This record gives sequence, structure tokens and C-alpha cells, in this order.
Amino acid sequence: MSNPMYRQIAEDLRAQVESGAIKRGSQLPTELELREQYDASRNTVRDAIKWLTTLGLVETKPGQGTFVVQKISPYITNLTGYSKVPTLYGEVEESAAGKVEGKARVFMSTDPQIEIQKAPAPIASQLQVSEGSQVISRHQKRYIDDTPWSMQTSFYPMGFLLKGADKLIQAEDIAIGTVKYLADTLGLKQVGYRDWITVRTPDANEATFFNVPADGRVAVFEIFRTAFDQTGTPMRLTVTVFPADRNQFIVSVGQVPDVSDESTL
Amino acid sequence: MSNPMYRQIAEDLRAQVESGAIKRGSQLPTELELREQYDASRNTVRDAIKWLTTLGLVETKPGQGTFVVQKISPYITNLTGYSKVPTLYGEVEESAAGKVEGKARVFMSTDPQIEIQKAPAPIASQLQVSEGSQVISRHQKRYIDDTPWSMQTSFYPMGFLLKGADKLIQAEDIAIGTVKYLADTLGLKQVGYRDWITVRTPDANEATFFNVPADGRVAVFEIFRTAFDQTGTPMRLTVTVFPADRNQFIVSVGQVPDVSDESTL
DNA sequence: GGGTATTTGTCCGTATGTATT
DNA sequence: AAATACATACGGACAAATACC
Repeated sequence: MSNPMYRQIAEDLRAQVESGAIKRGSQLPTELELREQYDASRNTVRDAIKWLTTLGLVETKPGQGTFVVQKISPYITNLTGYSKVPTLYGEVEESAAGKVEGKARVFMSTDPQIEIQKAPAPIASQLQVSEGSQVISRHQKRYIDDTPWSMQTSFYPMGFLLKGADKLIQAEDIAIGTVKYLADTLGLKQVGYRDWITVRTPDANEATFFNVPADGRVAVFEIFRTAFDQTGTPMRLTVTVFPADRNQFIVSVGQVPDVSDESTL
Repeated sequence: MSNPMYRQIAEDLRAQVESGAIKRGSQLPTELELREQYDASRNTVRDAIKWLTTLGLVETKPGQGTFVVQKISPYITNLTGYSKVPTLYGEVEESAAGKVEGKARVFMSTDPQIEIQKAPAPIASQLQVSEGSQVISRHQKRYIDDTPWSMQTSFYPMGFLLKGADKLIQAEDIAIGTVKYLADTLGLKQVGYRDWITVRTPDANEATFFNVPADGRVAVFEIFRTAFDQTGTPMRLTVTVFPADRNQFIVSVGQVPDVSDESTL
């Protein structure tokens, strides 16, 4: 089947993990030991380990060894409506931002970092403003139980500021929630939103923040949420990036029983 | 910054691609040429290329060269309601299965492959049947414009067959759609569904079918759709796997304007 | 804190195999 | 058949990170 020696070694090690002969979380034999076990050169053993690494089965730690990765118990985010799981955007009117499933997970986020910038093409297109026009951007890093969970940036048309929504450029959370704030201040009701779900490799910043390898092994979700007001015009674009190794999403349509805590672990 | 030489070479090449000095789709200099350009060994150059490969920026073709990958124009699937884009499951009552956006893309799928099997734990859990009880599985490979698009398996409780839904075990598409068929035959109305969206690395089968590298560079979406009947009981579990490099998803909540063809390319 | 052993990371050179043109 | 280009495999040397005494 897989002729090359490094693939055979990799396959053999993978089988040992699957069969339980090598336990999850435990350390693999060292490169020198494997080199003797398989009668191959160290570089060939390293190729095998590299293969398993990009498969996501093992990880290497300099000075320590190679370890079988443990599955991470994922965070589950509900993209539709409100439930016991954290929502994508802090829709604080009805559900406290950061409700989390079971076991009292602690949601935390940094103060927003505000920027006024010219809208890049994709942002302008989604927000339906002209490319290069000014937009307000509010960026936050968000944690669950002190582990990095997501990076979120919301964009608003500059006009909102001129019309009186001053708090959009204050570097702190808007207590009542931006949705309610914009409704109160500008009379803009959010009547719906559209999420656009993509997956890509993280950039260097994201890899650092999420503490994932800098090569592209662990992908990230990038979710664009465009929110619409009562006239059908986009009023907000929120871009959220989640590491794919510890995040999953749920979408409910029609009549669906509550998400109980049976499954998904 | 990134000290090792192979990372510097990789970074330099990446910058050349970003800046446009090396065009997308074009061929990189050969390993021997790069070896001279950077005054490094061929192995080091190969390490740089390997890095860019796992980043998804380039791909190597034996006997030909190394090429900068083109972005693929993605397929967009709507997870909520019906629109001009293909739906996750052929909800044929209202939207013809396989409607595709613009340019007359051609949707095609193989005849279903039927199996009666004991439900593995995750399937049983979602379908709310006891683990190890029998389920009907219908598996299809699906194509758009002759390129592999997704692999889909639907699971039904064995009881449906005994109650008279014979067509579930016939190896051909159910013309009126399984949703309508089950409504007509068993009086089971599908009143809603829940999608559970995950990302993982493809297994060997999937990598072959989707024609993506066998290492884990290109992730796959795995979407579990649990459909519920009027009593709130799961009546179907559909698992669909999509390669993440050419698939994106859209979720609409509330009042949202139609997805026009402006964006998302 | 310092030193040493262990383990993985980087880099080199070379030879040969395999796929494509 | 020959040339080209990447793939595999070997061996060696030194660096860097970590753990332990």
C-alpha cells in the first residue's frame, strides 16, 4: 500500500495508538529508540513523526519527546437563537453574554480595541459601504476558562458615530449590548443576521494567540456575521475566528428539542 | 524573528507571492535554483517548501515542479431554509435537489449504497436509539461539475422498515424525497433539524475521493444533521463530509435579504 | 544556579528512486 | 530514451530546549 518506509513506520505507530498499545497522552519512544526498533535512520524516523504530526495525531516537544495528542473537549457555540451554550456575538438583551454549558465555564474578554479604518474590500462588500470608506472596528480577544477561545472584530459604518452613537468608539464593553444600544440611540433594530462560515489556516498572530502550531496544521473557523436592520440594510459585520481543534457549532431550524447534555463529548 | 534558515526562505518566498512578484498558479524556481539563490543546501530548501506546503500556499508535483496554489472558487451551501445555493440535504419538496448558484453548475450523485448495521455510539446517541441496535444507512457520493463535492450518509431507525418504509433499503434515489416519503408512508413529519458543525482531518478514503493530499493539510467539514418529527423524536441522522478548501456555509436567522451574487468570491 | 544528560530541531552532503515531459 | 524535478533514505554534526541532579 504505502510503500515508503517512513509511511510504514507512521502507519505502524498509528495502528499502535488506535489499538491502545500506545495510550493517548503518553510519550512515544524517542527518535533514537525508534531508529533501532525499525532499523531506519533517524531522519527517516523523523519523517514518520512529521507525517503523524501533520495528521494531528502526535506533537513533539523539544527536549522532552513526542506525545500522542489528547482530544480536547470542545466548546460548542449556537449560531441560531439562544441556548445554554455561548452565542457567537454577545446578544446580551436576552442571554447573558458568555453563558456556557455545564461545569461553570468562565467566559472572559478583553476590553475592545477601537480603530477607525478604511474598509478593505471584503468588509466593504459585506457591510455594503463603498470600498475605502471609513468604518469603526472594535476588536476583542475572548477566553473561556482562561484558554484563548476566539478573536472577534465588529465593523460599523462611520455614519453611526456621526448620528450620535458615541459609545462605539469607547474602549470598553457596552453594558446593555451594542444591539440594544444601537436600537436605543439610532432606532436601528436588528431583525436578522446571516452567518457565513469558512475554514482557513491561521495567520501568525492567530497561531500565537490560540497557542497552536505556526504551520497550518490546526485550521481556524472564520465566521462572518452580517446583521440587518428593519430596512434590510447591513448594520454590523462581525468577524470571529475560532481554532477548529476546540470549537464546534450548532444550527437549529424549525422545532427542535433543547440541546441536552447527552451527546457531543 | 523566525530564526531558522528554512523559515527565512519560506518567509521570503511567501512575501514574494503576497507581493505579486510570484504569480498565483505559476511555478516556483526549482529546488536546485533556490539552493543557489539562497546559498543553502537542497534539504534546507526542501524544508522551506515543506513549510509552505503545510501552510497550503504551494504544492509540489514530482517531475514538474513546485507551484503556487490558486484559490478555488468555493461552493456555498445554505444550512437554513431554501435558496439559490445547494442545500445540505436534498429537501426535494420545495427546492429541487442540487440547485446551484449561477453558471449552471451540475449537481450529480451516485446511487445510494445501502447497509444495515449496528449503530456505533455517536450515531446511536444522536438518533436516540440504543447503542448496537440496527439502523439503515444510505451512503452517497456527490459531485458538482464532476468534481467531488461531498460524501453523505443518512441513518434511519430499523423500525421504519418494519413499519412499511420499504424504499429505504432500495439502492436508488427516492424520487419524491425521503422527507416526503416518510411523511406519506409513516406519517412522520419533519418539523425541524439541528446541524452540528465540526472540522477534522480527512481519513484515507476521504482524501482519495476528494483528491486532496493524504496528510492532513486540507481539513474536512463534518456536519451532523439530526431531523426531528412532530413528536420531537429524531427521525434521521445525516452525516455529510465536505473538503474545507472548496466549501463554505451560510446560516440565516430572522429577516435577511436574499443572498445575491455580490460577495463571497 | 550551574552543569550535564536527554531529546528534538536545524543543516549539511550524498546517493538513489520515481514521476513527468 | 533522455533529461528534469521532486521523493526517499542514509549518515553526520551541532544547536536549542528541557529535565534532573
